[in-house]
Amino acid sequence: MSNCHNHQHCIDDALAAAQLICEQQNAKLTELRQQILLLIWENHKPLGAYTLIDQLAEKTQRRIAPPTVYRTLEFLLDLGLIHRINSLNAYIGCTQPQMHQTQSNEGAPQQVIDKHNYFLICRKCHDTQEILDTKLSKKIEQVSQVYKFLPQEQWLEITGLCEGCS
Amino acid sequence: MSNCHNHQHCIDDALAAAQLICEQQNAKLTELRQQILLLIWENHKPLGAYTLIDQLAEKTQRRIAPPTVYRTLEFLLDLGLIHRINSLNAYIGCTQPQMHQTQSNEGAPQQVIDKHNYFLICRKCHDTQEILDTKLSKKIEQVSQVYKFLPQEQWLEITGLCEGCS
DNA sequence: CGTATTATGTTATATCATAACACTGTGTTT
DNA sequence: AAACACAGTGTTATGATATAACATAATACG
Repeated sequence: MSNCHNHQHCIDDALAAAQLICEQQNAKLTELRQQILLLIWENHKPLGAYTLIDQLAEKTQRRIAPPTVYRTLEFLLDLGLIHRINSLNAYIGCTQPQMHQTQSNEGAPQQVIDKHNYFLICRKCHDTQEILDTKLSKKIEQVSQVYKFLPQEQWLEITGLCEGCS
Repeated sequence: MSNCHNHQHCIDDALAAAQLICEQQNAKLTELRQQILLLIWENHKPLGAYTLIDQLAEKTQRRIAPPTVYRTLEFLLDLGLIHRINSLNAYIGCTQPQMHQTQSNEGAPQQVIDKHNYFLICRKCHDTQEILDTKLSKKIEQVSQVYKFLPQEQWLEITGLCEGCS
């Protein structure tokens, strides 16, 4: 939340972006999927799957089972609308979903996309900030090349103290 | 294993380094801890906690319970002798444990060390290569500074295809 | 020796995730 | 409209990973 002054604005933007991307990708943003994405954005920090179930139950009086959330999360992950924070087993909204899309070039040989998940995670307040830094990406790509490695997905998770907490 | 021609040599080195570091840190490398570390190095790829239990049971006819492995893993992690691969819930030997130690300067204010865990993980053969690259570390540090973030531990996990598999 | 401390054992349970199969709704073909 | 295919969701059961809490054993140390 630290650098998101108008929080409602974040949420609205995120949902609008999701709408758009779903249309582009010919995917359906069903009510459930919207609800989950909304919850993730409302919390604005990494959220576990079971927390999502609980919060959804509170909000809508219906409790979905684990496979249902996980399917929904997978859908959102695939579209690049959320990220998984591996060190927390948790999920967070993606601030730049456009950047994380799979460019499916119709019939072209299924291009494997190198997804980036770079985060600064505060141990105290749990504020989690997505890093978007082209030079860093380039550097990592370079290093991969040195090792003759073909990257398909990357996670960089830095835990520590954010500005406010240090 | 790709770039470890003499595998036995790796193992011996790792155990010797462990001995040394334990002495330096005034920590006890008990039989159990040695056995677990040895198993990790013999496999030479990321290993889950329960796999370790199974393998240890096969080798020594005694089956330790989960809390016991996890405690042992924690010990080895703290000393920087192994790393955790978050995207796999698995553990792997550290190739440069000297680099990953906490410098406890006797009485000095407990210095928080910024541990690095950088890996290239092949999706096909599961060969997992530790990256040691000062420039990359510096770059990541720089980026953290831009965000006014104080890093305490970092994980970079790149999945994809290694040289042999691509 | 007795006591404190560290290491390990034991039991139970929390937490995270998926397999397998059933049902429902929507759009399409005929 | 009936028949069908398919995507989305529901349901039950279970697998996989990890930890809490307390008991016992081994070791260090005054």
